[in-house]
Amino acid sequence: MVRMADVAREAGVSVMTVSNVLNERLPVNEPTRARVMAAVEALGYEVNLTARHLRAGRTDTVAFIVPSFHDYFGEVADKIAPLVEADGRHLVLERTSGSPEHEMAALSVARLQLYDGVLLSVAGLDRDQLDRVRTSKPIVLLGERDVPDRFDHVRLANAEGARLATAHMIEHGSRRILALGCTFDTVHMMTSDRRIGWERALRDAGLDVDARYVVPISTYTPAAARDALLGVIASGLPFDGVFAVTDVIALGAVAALAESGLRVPVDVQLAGFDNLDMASFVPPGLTSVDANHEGVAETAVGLLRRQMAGWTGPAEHVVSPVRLVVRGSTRGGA
Amino acid sequence: MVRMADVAREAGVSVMTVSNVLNERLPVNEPTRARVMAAVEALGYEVNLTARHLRAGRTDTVAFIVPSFHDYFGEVADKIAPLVEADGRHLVLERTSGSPEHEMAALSVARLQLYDGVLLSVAGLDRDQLDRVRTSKPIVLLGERDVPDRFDHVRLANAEGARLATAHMIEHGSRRILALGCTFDTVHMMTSDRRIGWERALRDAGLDVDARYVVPISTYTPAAARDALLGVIASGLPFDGVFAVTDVIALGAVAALAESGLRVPVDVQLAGFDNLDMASFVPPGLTSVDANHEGVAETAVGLLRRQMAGWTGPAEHVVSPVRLVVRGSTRGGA
DNA sequence: AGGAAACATTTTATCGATAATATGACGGCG
DNA sequence: CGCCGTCATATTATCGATAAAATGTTTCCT
Repeated sequence: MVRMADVAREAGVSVMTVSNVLNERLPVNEPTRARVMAAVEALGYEVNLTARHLRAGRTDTVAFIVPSFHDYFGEVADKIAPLVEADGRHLVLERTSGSPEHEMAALSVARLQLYDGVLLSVAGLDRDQLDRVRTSKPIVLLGERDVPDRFDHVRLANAEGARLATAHMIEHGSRRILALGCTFDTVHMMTSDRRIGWERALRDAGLDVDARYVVPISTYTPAAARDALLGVIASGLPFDGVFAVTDVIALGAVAALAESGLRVPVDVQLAGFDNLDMASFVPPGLTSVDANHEGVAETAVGLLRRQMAGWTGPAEHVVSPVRLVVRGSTRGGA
Repeated sequence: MVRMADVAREAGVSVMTVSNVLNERLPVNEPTRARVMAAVEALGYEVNLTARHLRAGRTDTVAFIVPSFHDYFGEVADKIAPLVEADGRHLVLERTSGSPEHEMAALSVARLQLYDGVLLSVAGLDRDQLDRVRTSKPIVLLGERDVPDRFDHVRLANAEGARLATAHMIEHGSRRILALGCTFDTVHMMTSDRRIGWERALRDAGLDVDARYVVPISTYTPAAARDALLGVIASGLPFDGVFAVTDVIALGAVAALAESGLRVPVDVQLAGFDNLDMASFVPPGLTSVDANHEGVAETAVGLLRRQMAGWTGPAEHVVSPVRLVVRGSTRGGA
């Protein structure tokens, strides 16, 4: 391992001069600078980031902590990365599996030290647990759960998105619309907020809200969604529309409908949420609530940047607006 | 910031005793141990991982460096994470955008210091560039490019997978099969290796290899794939099968075929590569070459683990076997 | 009872950098 | 010609932990 001291010896200067050359902190005379650079080249020296971090208290790294690496979070992470890199910092992803323990561990003093700032996609922690986190590290929370006021937070207009999607299907003739993957939870979370929007659309149209049309699923995978919807079909419960709580769930629904010989959108209209990349490509094109990943990424990184720059004003709670992207899976589409 | 020294003072012992209690390195008498633990609790002490890293030379962290966070790499990362965590280490993901510069930077001395080991999914670097990397850090390379012998490397049986998929479509009646997203590159890379398998299947069946049936695409996105295939259709080039170089490409193909009124698998059979989660759910079910993500993850982590344990024997070059998963997009399927 | 072995705890040195301060050389000015 | 300010570089202290060696205490055996 080549250390700064080795470079200093080779160049016949002190360690601080090497440091000053490399970090451009104090000015260094050109001939000296050149000698140092030559020594750096000759020895192939590179700074020890750990030592720098320990001394300087800065890592130039931001962490994005997600429940899982794929689908939604992978897409958002790809939007966040360039924004973080634009400030000359690195982005790393860590995974929690969505478990409260892992999320809490990620927010532990020990782990937070490793980063200049943290973006956390909250899936498992509730408001009370988050309130126990005491830290002055820049942190921005993302996700649909309730969080303490003192944290910057970015969430989506869940109910409004669900309402838009459901109202759109009603407008085009659906009368019995499933809320696939939704729940009746009372705390704020994605699955219940979106159910509320679904209810609102039904009520606005003067339709009944029937609890049997809220179909929970065991895990948030297409496979579980497919099974759940096949169960509904087998039960004989009549329906002519499906609002899927996410596009991943909608993908399972697409499969179940296709297997059952139900035509989309003729027999059943289908809409999802998130507008993942795949939504445009799964035939006949998946109508979906666009959550504006890019905008969410910009907002979240902006808030984090503000904190890292030393801002200490009140936290902000942003609700990112949504819009409906109509495609072939509903009758308003092409 | 609470330091070990604060805990030591609180407990009336030396710093080393605190360290010994927390790391269980040297034995500590029970009463002392209890006092230390009480002080740790009282002050809410947590170790400074950076200081530990600097001194102990170990981070307990493994990095998986990928071209992008979504689709294939997200899915593989989710398989790798539990394996790394099983050894008590953390996994972090970093992104290179597939550019050689970023990949080289990730392999720089400075960045490698941050991890106990690195899994790198090579997309941009060629053999010569990789050969310039000089390090003793545990590194395992993944991906379909050629790499220097001295690196552990896991790749897929690309040609064989493509051959299986193509042969399967031939067996079920296709005679003019596009190689969508393939290339005629001469160096080993995914797009050319898979083209070779496609060619082999055609030759084995006594069919012509027509260069017009190899359709390159500008970027590896479904959108570009869709456009490319629409272009082929517009050109009037007759075809009755599509081998898509990846499932992501196949998804674009599905969209293009649906838009053009071509029925899958009646008019055109379609097969992809990677067997992503979505493959089972995109109607009519996507026939795909299963690359055994789980197995690749296990092999790669196994090799890395071996290196981290001190192994210095010759590097291993594993070609992970593949198998064809037949679904509704080809005529052998359900 | 004397001495060595066994054990618990502390001391010292170090990982590799950077912030803050000190030193020394040189030029300008009265 | 001598004093002082300016600029370049060097010294010192420190970030927070751990490895290795040193110290001190107890135990046990003959």
